[in-house]
Amino acid sequence: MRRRARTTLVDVARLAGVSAVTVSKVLNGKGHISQETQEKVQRAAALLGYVANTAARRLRGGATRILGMVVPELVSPYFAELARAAADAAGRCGYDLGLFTTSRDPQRERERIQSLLGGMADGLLLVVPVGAGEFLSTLEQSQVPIVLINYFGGATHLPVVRGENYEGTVALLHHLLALGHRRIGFIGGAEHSGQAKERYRAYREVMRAAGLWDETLVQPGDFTRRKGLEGARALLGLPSPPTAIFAGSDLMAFGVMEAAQERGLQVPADLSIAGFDDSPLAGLIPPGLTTVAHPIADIAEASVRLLLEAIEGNPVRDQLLEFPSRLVVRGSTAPPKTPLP
Amino acid sequence: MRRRARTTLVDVARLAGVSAVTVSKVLNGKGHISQETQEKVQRAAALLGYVANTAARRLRGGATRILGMVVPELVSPYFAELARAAADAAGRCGYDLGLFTTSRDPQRERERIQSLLGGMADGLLLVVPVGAGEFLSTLEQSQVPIVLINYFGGATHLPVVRGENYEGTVALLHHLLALGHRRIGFIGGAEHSGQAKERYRAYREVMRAAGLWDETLVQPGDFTRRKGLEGARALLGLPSPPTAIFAGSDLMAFGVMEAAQERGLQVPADLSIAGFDDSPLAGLIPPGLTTVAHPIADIAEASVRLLLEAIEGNPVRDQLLEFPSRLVVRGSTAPPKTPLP
DNA sequence: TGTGTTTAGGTTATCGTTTACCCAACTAAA
DNA sequence: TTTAGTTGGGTAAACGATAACCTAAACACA
Repeated sequence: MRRRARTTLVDVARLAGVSAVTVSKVLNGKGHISQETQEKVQRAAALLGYVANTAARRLRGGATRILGMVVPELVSPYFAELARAAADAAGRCGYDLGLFTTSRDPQRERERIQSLLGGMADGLLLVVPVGAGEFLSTLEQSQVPIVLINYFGGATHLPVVRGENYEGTVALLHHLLALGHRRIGFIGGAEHSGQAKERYRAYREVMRAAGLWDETLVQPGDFTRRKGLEGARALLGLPSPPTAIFAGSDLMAFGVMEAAQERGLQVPADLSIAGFDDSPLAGLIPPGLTTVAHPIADIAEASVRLLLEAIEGNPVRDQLLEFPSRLVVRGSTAPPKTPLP
Repeated sequence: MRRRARTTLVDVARLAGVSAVTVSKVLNGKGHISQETQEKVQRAAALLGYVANTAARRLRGGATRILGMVVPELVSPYFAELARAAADAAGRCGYDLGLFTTSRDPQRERERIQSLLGGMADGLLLVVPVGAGEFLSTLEQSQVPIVLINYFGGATHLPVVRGENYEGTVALLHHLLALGHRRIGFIGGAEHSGQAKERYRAYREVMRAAGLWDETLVQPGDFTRRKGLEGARALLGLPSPPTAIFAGSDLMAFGVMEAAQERGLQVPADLSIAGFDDSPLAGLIPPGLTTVAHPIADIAEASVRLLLEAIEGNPVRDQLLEFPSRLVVRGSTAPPKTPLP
């Protein structure tokens, strides 16, 4: 039951009665080949179902028309949407997108990226944690073009495309403050996420500026629904619980809703809840989640565009594209029951 | 601003003062190399940050420790979870998972799979549509091991791992019938999805057997929320609308909920709703969605296990692993208001 | 007629890694 | 002491595609 060896250029060449190089030229539209020979080769290739070997092509220095993308995970709608949008944008330009999720282990993650690098992809879209500073300087020297997405870490010459987080969070908190909330709880995002850090920074500064800072109102999180549930339980169990909770992601906000339900609290009457991401279900879950939206499609599109430009010979350095975020007010936020003091 | 060429085996060999082959042997733990030389090589490799070139390794016939996975899309929680579970399972065995989404164009899709095949992955997990029959027979002859996931099409010798759909749907419909529903609407899944076909088959047979078949109660769908909304609008606009709607996926069921809200219908009092998938939010959206669950983690785990066995030299043929589905009853289904005739 | 240019297609070398094979030296058994 | 096996390491070849180069022939133009 031996498996048939894959058809190669040589097989096609033999069938068409020409050399392998001629086949390569015909299939890539290079060099000068007569109409007649071209047709002969095309027929032979089609007959044998020839498809070029990606590894060989890449090794020789050629293009694979594959872009690699590395994301932390896929279950979060944010990354799923980002990946979908990037795959769409790449597809429109005739490229495929290969998606890899990062493992928890940063050491292994770096090896993986190194291995993807020059391994098979013509370029890389990376969603990396903030702590990757010195690693990035290694990447800068790579032969393979790279674009960083949503990177908020320190200096790098690599191009960065990201959604704005700070201003969006400020807008959201001002919305809650304007409604009359004074005790606003916060559940943070994943530890090494630059976006989570930005959201926390905005929360801390707004609350300090308003003279409402209270460290007991801050809970750690990780963007998952479970952590949202746990954080909200802790916050609602406080002697003086918050009247509003801002969760660093929609998924966590859904967890907060669950915690509210557990305690028999009405949303938004007894507790206002806000998230971040404007995931597809934010508008669907009653009473609708107030949140902040990123133009994910624009971010993905711009990243792919920048990457393709670099691949096609126009490398960009020190470029930063930041897309604005947008406050989306829905039914989960309302004035607190207890009147203002 | 020339980019530094990537470090190769030869660079490491030169630094360590040995031949390239010796370096390869040390790094792969093959052959007999003295402790002393091993350490010298390891040090040199670490110093230069050497990472093997995937393309070259693959070309020579070696393993890349990458599994390729092809899914129709990633926005649906079902595929996102499946991909996550597969990536986890692969990771535990020291493999990486590269994820590709299929384009709408079947011609291009085949070329892509062919190109992945032998291009870079040691094995392939494919979620393919039913209409791929003759294409699969081509794949059977490939050198690269392949496992099909959720394939319900015709004969193939490739191993198949899938979740059960027919019995689960039957159980769900019997639940609705037992509650007293007689007019049960159906919104189908994506056109070429084998799972969608199975669910429809079960619906048709159960309804026929119960003498309740009515073609006007069937709406086309595609697994998206939007189609669920549209299908439900059509069904609820009928002269004699259904008292329950079974949507072929949870996302579509969420769309049905939206349609119910639009018409001011209470769920489940005025309309019972059921889905399929048991997505993470099914339990979260009030009043909780009655649905059917697949053991996604088991499916992914089994697929990876089968694939790795084949990669490691124990190819399986004609194997079919089918995992049972499970009815999950939540608050969205209840007896109809109108008493039984 | 001689010179330059375009067309058509073949030859050779190369990318980086690994497998197959070889040789030399040392060790253990007969 | 001879034989057989093990250890340590090197050489050559191969995987498949392609870029650079080369050879002819055909053609245009002076």
